[in-house]
Amino acid sequence: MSQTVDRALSILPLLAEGPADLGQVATRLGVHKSTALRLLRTLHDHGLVYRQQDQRYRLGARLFALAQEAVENLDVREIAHTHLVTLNEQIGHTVHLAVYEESEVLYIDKVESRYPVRMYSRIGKPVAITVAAVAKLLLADLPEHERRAVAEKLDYPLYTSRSTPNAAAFLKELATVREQGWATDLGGHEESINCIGAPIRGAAGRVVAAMSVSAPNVVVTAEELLTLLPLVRRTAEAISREYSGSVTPH
Amino acid sequence: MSQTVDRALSILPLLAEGPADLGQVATRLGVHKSTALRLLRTLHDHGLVYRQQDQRYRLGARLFALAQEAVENLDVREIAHTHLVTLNEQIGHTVHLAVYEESEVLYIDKVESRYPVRMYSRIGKPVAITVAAVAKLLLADLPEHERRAVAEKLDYPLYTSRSTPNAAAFLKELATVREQGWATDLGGHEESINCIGAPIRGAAGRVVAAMSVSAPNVVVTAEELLTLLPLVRRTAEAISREYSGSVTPH
DNA sequence: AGCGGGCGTTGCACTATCTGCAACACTCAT
DNA sequence: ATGAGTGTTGCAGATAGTGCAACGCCCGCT
Repeated sequence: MSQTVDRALSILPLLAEGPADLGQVATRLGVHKSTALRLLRTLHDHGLVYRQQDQRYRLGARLFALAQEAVENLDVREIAHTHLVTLNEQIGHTVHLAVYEESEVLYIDKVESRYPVRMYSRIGKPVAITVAAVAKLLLADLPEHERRAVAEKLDYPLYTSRSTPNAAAFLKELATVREQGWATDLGGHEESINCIGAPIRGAAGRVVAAMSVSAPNVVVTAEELLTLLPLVRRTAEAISREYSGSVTPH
Repeated sequence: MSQTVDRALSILPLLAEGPADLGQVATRLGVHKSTALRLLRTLHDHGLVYRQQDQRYRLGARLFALAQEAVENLDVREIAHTHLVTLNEQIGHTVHLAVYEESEVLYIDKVESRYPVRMYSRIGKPVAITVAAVAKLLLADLPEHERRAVAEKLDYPLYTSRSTPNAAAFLKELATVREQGWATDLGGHEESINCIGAPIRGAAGRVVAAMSVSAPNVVVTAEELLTLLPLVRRTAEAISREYSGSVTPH
């Protein structure tokens, strides 16, 4: 692995916490100021880092543009989008699409609820992996040893009293999800919000993405939400069919 | 500037165009395969690059997370958001917030129209700088020589017959915008879409961001849209006041 | 089966490239 | 004015990155 590049890239998460000046960057990297300066300059030339008026460094614009182009190149997303919009038009609630990548689950698309209540989630944001319905679906399909390895490594924050408390409970839940082919999150992340989700499968039958519908208690009860399950599953299957049949070489 | 880091970072835009394998990356960088491999590995370790099943490399997940955190650290955005939502509730059309950074204008927030017609724009996406109302507002406030320099460097794509055709026309338009304190884009980007925008100013009176309201012809005519101008300007001023008064050291 | 091309990977010797230092420039605050 | 704090530059030394060549592997071809 390349030391110089390694150091340079370590600057990015550091700046993600907030702006920092040259000295701070150098100290946190454990290198001399002049070294940090050169690295920052290089990052700057590539637009990944921006220097504000007070001379402090911040993450830069091209980072957005890159993340942007990256998300647009995901073909599942492209195929799924119209289906998600259609579903949203039918049921009105927030619809999410997520993928698994390197021990993280992240939203790659979202269609907002038509009800005034909005959820705090954003495309690109890592998902609450131990409780979200989409996370359960994606992890449930991993090969057993990998699933175990990931489950052991995770933290299990108690967002609410119904959050998944530990690895054992999580693995049990994943087994259920794997079995039944759908998943829920009933107030496990936010007390008053329930989700139901279904997997999207590629040609080989592997789960390549997952979608979910979320709604707050005040709009529909968990039971009412569950009645939408067949519709959600049908949508997921429609996306799966289109994705599997797609000509895109993979 | 650091050569190694420079090379590594050059890989990112390259991958933004689409997945590529080791050989392609090496060729386009003009380095030996083994060198490209090490760079890619380093990028991979930092999550900026992801290796898909077919071994090809793609932009990775952490890129989203970084862009995400970066955008959340922009305090204008945080302050503006509730105002934008309120405005959207009053008038229903799409509301955008944008900033200027290193010769680019980019959207940092967006509230979707309540009408079925959606616009193609995304947070993080660079704006059509020669025509967008927000771009005019942000550029109009640059010091004269910089404004000139930027205007000369730009391309002037003719999206429609009403697009800004060249630097001279653009500079003239900027002068008008600067004078009147608001801006429009009447079908300059997409034939059927009009926008009106207003500047958001910091404590020193400099324009730090710009907001706009966009609506398609089929919903409201340009004249009708212009009647909303006072409301938009009041919103921008409210944001400016809150931003200027904010305790955040800048 | 056997063969050959394509691609990713590894170890190594060489030196180009990065590093830390120390001195300098600049801006503020006292 | 003076000094502390911060960012910047040039340079000599040596670390760390480079290209090479050889290897292993997978696939398709005959």
